[in-house]
Amino acid sequence: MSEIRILIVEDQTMLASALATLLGYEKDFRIVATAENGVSALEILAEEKVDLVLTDIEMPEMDGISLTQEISKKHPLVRTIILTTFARTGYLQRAMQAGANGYLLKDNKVDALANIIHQIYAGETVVSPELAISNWNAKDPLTERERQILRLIEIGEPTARIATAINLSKGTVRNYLSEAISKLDAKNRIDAARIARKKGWL
Amino acid sequence: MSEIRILIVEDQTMLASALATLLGYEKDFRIVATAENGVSALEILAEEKVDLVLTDIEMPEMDGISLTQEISKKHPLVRTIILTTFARTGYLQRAMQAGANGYLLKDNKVDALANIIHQIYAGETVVSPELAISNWNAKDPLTERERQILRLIEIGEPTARIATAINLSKGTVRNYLSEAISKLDAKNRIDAARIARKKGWL
DNA sequence: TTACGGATATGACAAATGTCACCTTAAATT
DNA sequence: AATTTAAGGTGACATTTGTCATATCCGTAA
Repeated sequence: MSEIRILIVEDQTMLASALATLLGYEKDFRIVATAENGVSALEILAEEKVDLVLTDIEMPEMDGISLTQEISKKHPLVRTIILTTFARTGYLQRAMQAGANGYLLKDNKVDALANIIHQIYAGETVVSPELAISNWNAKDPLTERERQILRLIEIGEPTARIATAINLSKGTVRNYLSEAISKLDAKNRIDAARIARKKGWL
Repeated sequence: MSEIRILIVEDQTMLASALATLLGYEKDFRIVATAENGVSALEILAEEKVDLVLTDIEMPEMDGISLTQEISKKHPLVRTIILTTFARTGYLQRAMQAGANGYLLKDNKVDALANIIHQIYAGETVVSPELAISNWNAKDPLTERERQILRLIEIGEPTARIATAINLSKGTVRNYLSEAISKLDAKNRIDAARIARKKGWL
């Protein structure tokens, strides 16, 4: 049986190196490389043969979900496993839609990982049970515009600057915000951004 | 030479288990236990002999800085190493004041950890170089009231509710916010909360 | 005692925010 | 061709937010 060639994408160096070392002990695993964001991961994928990518979600430059999308497009044979802290339904849905083969929480022992990697390499889809349950209850009610604006709200941009940034009138931006606030049942724009973020919709 | 008895406090199970395994390979380290927050860490400290605690900062129940304070008080001989993602000067300062013997970023390879643990066990104080540099330049300009209010702003509370919550008049709350915004050179309350959070002042 | 500084409050004003009803334009649907 | 729908815009209005000058109360230093 041939070895499984694995690429680890994780911006927290300590975890990345620990995973590389520990998974490297498995006889049939070969850690090809570790990358600290999606962009460098894609560079490696273009050059090296990789069977399976283990990736975090929240990373600088390019996040794990966009990476998964790119992999589905450019390297359809490569399996992708999302490994994240966040049990957010929004993330899970987007990850699966992007073509992920597994979605695991960092809330598991490393030991469990090796087995799961084998399962997924064999063609199964694995989702952390914590998520499988609370899965299809609430889905993202926001439009792309609303999400876009909330992302700017989060970093403290006032209406006027948001309007300029995305080429809309101030009034329209306020209309979208008003909609978002009402959809999310929030107290104000800050609350709306917070709620959306917590659900994994941003 | 006797072994160094280590307690790992980290809420991200995957990293905790990985560290436990990897550090456990060192001949003179003995991983006594892993805890997932400060409270259970203190319980273990009360029962087991521990020489050194390796702790995260952001955890549920009791954070790593409060834990460090408690350890300094109740177990003054135990060394404490903070291990965190955040290169925030505010965290560093508070950690050192709480009596930490080391402050490391999760941005290092695991290999480096073993050496540093030896150094710290030998009595040295170790701070990640990334932090040592940009250290004493900016210190928290906020008053306790301002911090308190910014923490409520973060979760989307409007002025009126904040005023009720902390027994001040609406006007006073707005005055404190105005002060905070100006001190932090922020665009508005959201921006102020964001900046303060990023610096580790909340 | 008096003076000073800190914490809190008030009022006034401008600017930003939240809500709503209604308008325009350009697809997409029938 | 007529109609619906989606995306964006406008104007009006009430509320909230941000700024500032000024005031009160209290404890402490001179």
